[in-house]
Amino acid sequence: MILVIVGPTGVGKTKLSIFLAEKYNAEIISSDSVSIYKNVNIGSAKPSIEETKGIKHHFIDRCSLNEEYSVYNYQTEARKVLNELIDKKKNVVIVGGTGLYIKALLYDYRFTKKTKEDEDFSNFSNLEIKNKILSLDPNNQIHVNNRKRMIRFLNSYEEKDTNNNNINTPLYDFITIGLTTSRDKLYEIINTRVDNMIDKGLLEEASNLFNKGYKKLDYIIGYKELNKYFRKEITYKESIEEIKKNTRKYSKRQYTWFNNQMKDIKWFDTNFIDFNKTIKEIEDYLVSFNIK
RNA sequence: AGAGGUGUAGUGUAAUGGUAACAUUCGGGUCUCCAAAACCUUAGCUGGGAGUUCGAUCCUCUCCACCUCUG
Repeated sequence: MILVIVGPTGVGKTKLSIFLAEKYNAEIISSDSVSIYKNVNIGSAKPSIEETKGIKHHFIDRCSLNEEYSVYNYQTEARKVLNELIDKKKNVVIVGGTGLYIKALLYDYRFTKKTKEDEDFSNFSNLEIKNKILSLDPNNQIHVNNRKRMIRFLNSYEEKDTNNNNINTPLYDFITIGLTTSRDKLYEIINTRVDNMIDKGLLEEASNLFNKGYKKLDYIIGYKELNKYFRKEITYKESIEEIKKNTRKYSKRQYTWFNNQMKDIKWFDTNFIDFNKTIKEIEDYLVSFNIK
């Protein structure tokens, strides 16, 4: 049995996944592009050792912050782990907020294999790059301003898999559960969660990592804003507000992804006062699939 | 209470006696490897009233709100 748990940040996915993994004697595969890195513990809201209740968690602390790790690596490794667990007839709970990682793992999503060095486009304007693309692919839809995507396209064009039209075809049998809540409630939770992270020592954690100079941190919410504070670009208070704001925006994008890129999600409202009620609803739902 | 100043989008700021702008927030969206990323996009404003004027956000008066100083 493969159970997939999705939803925006802060709704209680981790808690639910551990409960269900314990109940169904499953191992957990995390689909989170940040907690896959070591040392970003508080800011990525990783479960503590006590919280994991001894359940095997894959892809948490998988690599170090100076390693390059992409969705392609994740897809390769996570499928391997997943296949092994299936062979062992082990139940699996896949949980995470990174939609692309989940989709790449479970659907027929194909990435191109790198065979040559990346070309340098720094001397080209966005429009010039776009025109290059159009000469190869007249119907290309990548927006002119999306330089990163355009360059990525050109650097992978030759190896492109032309049969890659199956990104919505699932490769496994799985049940997808979404946890959600009202927008207002979610924003409230995000705001207090950031404050809690600070209480738990996020500032110190971020400061230690900042001093080691990991570039990756400038891409991670909670660290990139504090880095700006450490560089004296903004005040401490401003950095906290930015963390909250960026987390809210992130959660919004997660909704967009899960609503539009993944089908067949059964959504449940999180009951924050009595989480057991949420769990009960989900258990009842799973019974309808003969999962007990 | 008196004197002065300021009122433009949720916020921060432009501009003009003739179609009110930029950033940002909010909302919506895109997605084949930095995805907690990158990018796109809808909407929204001249404090209220009166006057001058063909036409006022701009000039005048008044009310209201806020700020500073004096008491």
